[in-house]
Amino acid sequence: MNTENAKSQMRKGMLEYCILLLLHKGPAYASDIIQQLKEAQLIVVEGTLYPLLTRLKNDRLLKYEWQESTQGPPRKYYALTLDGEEFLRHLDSAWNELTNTVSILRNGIATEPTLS
Amino acid sequence: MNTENAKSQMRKGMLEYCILLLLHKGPAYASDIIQQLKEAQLIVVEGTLYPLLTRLKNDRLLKYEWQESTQGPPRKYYALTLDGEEFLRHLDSAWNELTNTVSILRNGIATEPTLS
DNA sequence: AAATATACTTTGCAATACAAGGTACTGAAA
DNA sequence: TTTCAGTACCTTGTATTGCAAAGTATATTT
Repeated sequence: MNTENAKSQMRKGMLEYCILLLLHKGPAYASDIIQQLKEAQLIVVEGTLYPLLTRLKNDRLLKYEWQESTQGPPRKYYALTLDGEEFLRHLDSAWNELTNTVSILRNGIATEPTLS
Repeated sequence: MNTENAKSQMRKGMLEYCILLLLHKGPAYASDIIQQLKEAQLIVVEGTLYPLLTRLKNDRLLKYEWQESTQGPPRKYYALTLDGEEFLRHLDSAWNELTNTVSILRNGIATEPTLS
């Protein structure tokens, strides 16, 4: 059992939430998303992201538009659909419940959340 | 895409953390754990818990002792090993990073964490 | 003895993160 | 023109894990 695997498992499901959160602020294409997640301390690779974006699109939570780039091939800019916005609110609730659960279970643990 | 599945995915990995958090407070057997998790708003079923406990034991993060019950068959009381305590601290860090990531991405989202 | 309750276990399936490798388009250098 | 490098998108195979469902074993009650 290594820590990396545990962290990877922890991120399951969270990643979907994080991507919807990110796209809620505005459209972005894959490299954009990877970069912004990295700035939020979440490392994601292409092989994870592309299938996820495709799945969310097929589920009508995301839509995309092709847009030309001044440097390189055209890009798929993804954005939330109305269904996606609604689904995001459900995930907000689920996230709140989870953090609530952890804070209940953490009682007695001497570990404060770090701020950096 | 249904919300239940998304929530289930979100819990992946979290569950391991929650169980270690819980056992950090003291030994417990399976039904205990399910009950305490339910009180912390996390529904878990036997088919999920038992294989997880076995895995954590095989990884030397948990140990157990048989203990007689006044009512029914004997129970396996699980407790953290020293390795388990150390691993829990790693998971604390991972959890802190995740909540930090989400709070960064949530900027601009008009959803406050609920307190109940 | 049979039935019920409690506790532990196993099997099979679906979902998903990830590594690794591949395709396609663009523009610049040789 | 051809070649190369950079950017962007996509696919395949694997391991892990939550869960439903069914099974096994022990103890108590009827």
